[in-house]
Amino acid sequence: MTSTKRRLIVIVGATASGKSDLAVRLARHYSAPIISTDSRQIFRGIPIGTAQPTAEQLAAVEHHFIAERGVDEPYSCGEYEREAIERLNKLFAKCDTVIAVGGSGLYIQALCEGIDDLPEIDETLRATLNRRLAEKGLESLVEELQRLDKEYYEEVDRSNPQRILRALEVCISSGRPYSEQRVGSRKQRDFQIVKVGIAMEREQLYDRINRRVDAMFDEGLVEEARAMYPQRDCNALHTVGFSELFDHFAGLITLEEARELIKRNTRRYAKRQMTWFRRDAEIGWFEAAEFDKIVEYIESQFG
RNA sequence: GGUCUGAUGGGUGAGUGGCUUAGCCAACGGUCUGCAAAACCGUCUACAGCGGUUCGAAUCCGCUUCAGACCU
Repeated sequence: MTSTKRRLIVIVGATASGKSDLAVRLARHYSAPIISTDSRQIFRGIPIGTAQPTAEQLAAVEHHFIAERGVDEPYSCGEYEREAIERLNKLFAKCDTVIAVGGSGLYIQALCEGIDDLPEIDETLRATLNRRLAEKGLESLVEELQRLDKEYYEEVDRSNPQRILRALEVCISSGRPYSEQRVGSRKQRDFQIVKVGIAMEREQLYDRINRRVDAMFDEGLVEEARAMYPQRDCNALHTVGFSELFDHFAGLITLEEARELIKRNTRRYAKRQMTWFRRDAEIGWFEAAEFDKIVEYIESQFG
């Protein structure tokens, strides 16, 4: 197969920066399908809170990885990488260009560069470790990590439970140090990649975020969240827009407080996204409205 | 015109002479290989102005400015 004809256009940017609209325009321009690189839009039942593409957008352009999973199904960027590459292969069989859009930096990295093949973790192991974390505290896990993987112990953020937990579960389930298996090599993909970032002034971005949250409330976010409340412990629902409303349902905060917290947490999320994307030197940055310049840039990069 | 009260960092709000960078919020910067819209880390040393008292003042005194309340 000719790898030179396969092109993946990756659209990145902060939440609410206008990625979806740009992606749809590009998809039409190139007659290309869209695959999502969003860790939350992949779930069913939460279209409002995760700002999934509208019905019109979904009807106009073929979308993938939107509302494909139940919130109770565990998912990860590793699984995403495998599925996305497989899906891309099918798509490239019938078209040259595919658009990828989404705000999950790690998923984008998994898609473009791949991540190490690490062992599957036994279902109950994480639960066990989580229980230990809750009962004995982080220190206990950190100490064990020091024994099992001195090298990683030295370099991890030892106050981050998630990192400690992950390292430990890999060490335990594989019987080998995590650091040994975490080589971080970049996988060679058989398609070309161009990354386009949407740049937007902070003030304007925050304004769009604030207004979008209000719009979500108008569209029925509260009802959507209420329907998901019974499944609130699912990781898929540890998401801005849902966590806050769950707190409201639990009587911890008022509805208005929840609304303001959702705005604030979305702003913070956007900030983290920008921190992530800023260090990716492969991204070409443009204003969302500069469609012609973007197309020109894409063409120049693909050569 | 007079009396009184108050003036703390972007916001809130303690702190009535000598370890307070109070705390909180917002904001900002960052980390990142399987929970990533997650989790975690870091930054933001102010006390209206001027002078005085004191070994030492956000804290005491005086004046000035500003704000509010009240009295003629």
